Amino acid sequence: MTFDKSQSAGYLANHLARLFAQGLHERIRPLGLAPAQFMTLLELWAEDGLTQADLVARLSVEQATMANTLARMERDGLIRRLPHPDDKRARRNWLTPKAVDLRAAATAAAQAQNEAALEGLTAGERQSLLDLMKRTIRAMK
Amino acid sequence: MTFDKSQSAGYLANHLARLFAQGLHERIRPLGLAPAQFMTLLELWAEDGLTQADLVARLSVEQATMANTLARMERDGLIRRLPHPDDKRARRNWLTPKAVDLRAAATAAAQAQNEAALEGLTAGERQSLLDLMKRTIRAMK
DNA sequence: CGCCAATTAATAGCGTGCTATATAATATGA
DNA sequence: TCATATTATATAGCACGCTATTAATTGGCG
Repeated sequence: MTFDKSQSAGYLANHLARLFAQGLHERIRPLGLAPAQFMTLLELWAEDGLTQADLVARLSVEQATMANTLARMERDGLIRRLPHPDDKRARRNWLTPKAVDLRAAATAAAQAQNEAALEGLTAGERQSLLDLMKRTIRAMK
Repeated sequence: MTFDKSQSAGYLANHLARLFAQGLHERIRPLGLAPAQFMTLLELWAEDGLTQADLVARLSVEQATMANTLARMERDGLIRRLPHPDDKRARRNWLTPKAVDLRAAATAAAQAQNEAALEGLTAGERQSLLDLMKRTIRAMK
């Protein structure tokens, strides 16, 4: 019994993340959104016109991953990518009115998913989980 | 400020799982393994000759996901898929000697990754994290 | 027995993550 | 200024997760 997956933080984190992603995806699919798009919209709702490099830094995904996500978002009419006035290499990413309008429904869906996941935990336990996950993330970063 | 991603369990779980997967992948890549292959090997090391349906049940992934993972494992010489004697629909998945031999090195790599992730946590905190993740998984399952 | 439902697996199509590489533009420094 | 390094983005190729569909076989039941 060298390795018990039900006692492995990595295994549990993988399973946990898959269940969160599935649940969120189901909830936001009716809005025409997918999880990575929602994550990206969160940043653009907070500050519109960010570059790809800005988003990479804020969301801690690789540049190539973000490039693909932004391409899908443009395809789906969520953003427009306009040339950066000061840097011909860069493009700034701007929300479409459609994407602006999705904010309330999408954040409500995400909150509902978090609530469903944490329903059996006390407020203290929820905070513990968040804190322990943050510390574990920091250790690997 | 309707949604703070650093206080969202779903966002943190996603980030945590990506860092675990990256770290594990780096460690087992020299062995010719990828994370889902390792997860599948864990089950086959415990009990060889399982069917695809058995593995789907034990690892909580979709059937199509497992079908693809097993195809890659066969391609990479980790398993052979032989007809089930009692059921012409099914195939039993058998470890190759190569896969048997990888057990010690691969489980050591996974344990090292878990240790690196949890290094800043006390034993009690580690157990809390595991327990809270398990309860959250159960709530979504 | 013969039909129908359930089961096992494969495949198509897509989203999201990664590494590695290429290209263009910009910044730096001799 | 010019060569070089750095930066911003795109693309290729792959792993792995999902849903939806299909094909073959098996099991049950009238």
